[in-house]
Amino acid sequence: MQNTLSEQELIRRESLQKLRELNIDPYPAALYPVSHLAADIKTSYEDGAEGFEEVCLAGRLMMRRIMGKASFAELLDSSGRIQLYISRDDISPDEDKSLYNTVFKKLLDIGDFIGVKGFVFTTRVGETTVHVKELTVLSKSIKPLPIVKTRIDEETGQEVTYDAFTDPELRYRQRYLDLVVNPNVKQHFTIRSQVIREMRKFFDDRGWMEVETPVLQPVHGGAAARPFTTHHNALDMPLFMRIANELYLKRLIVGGYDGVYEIGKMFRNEGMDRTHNPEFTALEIYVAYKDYFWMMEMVEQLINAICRQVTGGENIEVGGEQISLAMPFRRLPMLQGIEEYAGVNIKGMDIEALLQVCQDLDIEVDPKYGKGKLIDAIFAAKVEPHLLQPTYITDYPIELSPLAKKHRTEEGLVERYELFINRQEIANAYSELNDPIDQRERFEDQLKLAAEGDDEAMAMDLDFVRALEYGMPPTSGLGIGIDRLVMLLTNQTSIQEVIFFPQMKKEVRI
RNA sequence: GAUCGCUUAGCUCAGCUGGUAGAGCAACGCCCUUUUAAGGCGUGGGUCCUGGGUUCGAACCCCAGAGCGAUCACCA
Repeated sequence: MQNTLSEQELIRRESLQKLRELNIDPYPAALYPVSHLAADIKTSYEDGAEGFEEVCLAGRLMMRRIMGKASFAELLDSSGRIQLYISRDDISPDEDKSLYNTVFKKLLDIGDFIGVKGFVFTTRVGETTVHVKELTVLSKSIKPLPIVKTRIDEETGQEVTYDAFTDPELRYRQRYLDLVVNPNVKQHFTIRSQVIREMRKFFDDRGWMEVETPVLQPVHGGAAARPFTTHHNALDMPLFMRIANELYLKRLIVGGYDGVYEIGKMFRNEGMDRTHNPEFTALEIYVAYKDYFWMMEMVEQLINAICRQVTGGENIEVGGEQISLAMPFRRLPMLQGIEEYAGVNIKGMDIEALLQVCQDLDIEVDPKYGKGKLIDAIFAAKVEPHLLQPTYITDYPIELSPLAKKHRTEEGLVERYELFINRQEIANAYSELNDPIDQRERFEDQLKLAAEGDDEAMAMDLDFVRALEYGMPPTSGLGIGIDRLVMLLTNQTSIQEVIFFPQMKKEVRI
């Protein structure tokens, strides 16, 4: 807390005290019987309509226009703003006019929560308005809100915003203010919620079960990333915050479930930027007796359904470009993509040849890279930038995919795809590796990489191998980054815009 | 992690070659019963991000640091 209060904060504290002196509790305990939301009144009220003779609303007082014995004000509730008409003799019908003259005009401030009862009418100017008969203080605000005003420009018809609250640091650190003051921000989070709801419905309708698996794991596996580490005191053992939940979900398939999915937080101790937050939300789903071709059809149905639910159509606009999410999505094997966009056929090349290709194409790589990472580097540099429209990139190098099944016909590749939309990876799926001996060898290869200094290599998970030894049916698995999908559907370029409280450095002084 | 940029009133921002800080909105006071970023008149409000330095004098120049943003690298 700052030890010096601003003039405005001092004034609000004085107002708080004066309310108490008038026997008005600025923080009353009793429930307030809200009957209507601002948005519902604005959409359904017409002049003379029935059912609006007595309404009761609550929210923040956002603006006052005082004109002597009558005033207009704006109330902001969870649905939006509505205008209030408050006249002195209506809310203070007796001799004592202090509720209007003192409480409303002097002691209330922008940001205070109030409750109003009254009837709805339309003003001369055509604004749907609540004529207030009763005013109640519900909660006093003692810190001034940023004031954002908007006006419709008469010439252009465009909405003009004044004093917008735009500083990203303040918006993210004090998201509550961002939400109060910038109405569009709520829209991103509404869509986020819809996306997740639609996803659950899609899976539940097909009979797959939502499950929960450990966030604290003794062995971190299922992805290539650096974990957060922690320590359990009673067990005196190190634990890792999960970077993925893949290996636990597959254990459940071993246990006999046909389909399991989890939507939850993953944690990766890596860099942060406009597409990375240390904790992010992922969907993972595993379905028995399926393969990655089946999973391509499932994913395009899922994404298409979510898009239609959220936007009402199959097309989205991202950064000024049109993207069609109509089915089916294009399928492009990775090596074929490299041939198409980089003009090189790298099939069967060894490390030397791949290094030469990188040099020829002016792609910077670490000389310690193995085959897989070299191919990935070429792909990222030459193919990814072209993947605006939804595209399944299929058949990845085996070195990059220690949990995916070997390709049924192609040597050195696995049955894996990544779905790219707007040049970003949105989904990642395999025909899951269920051969326990192959899996053990793949882990051993990862251990070698770790020994060579790859700090993202996977650790051996002996219990997972043991589970596979008991037998896992052929299974297809999928992961989708929810935050990225929401960014796509809300046309946002920063992950911070779709996460309520993005990670930030410690605030120096509050 | 690297490079560049930003940080001034509650909010959005001015502030010239260094001369002792300003506007609009918000706040406070007065006027005003259907207004529309209401209007009119008046008043107050500042750790100029922090810490050093140069100078008679620093919001401004120099050094160090912090936070945020953009680009790049790694990753979803």
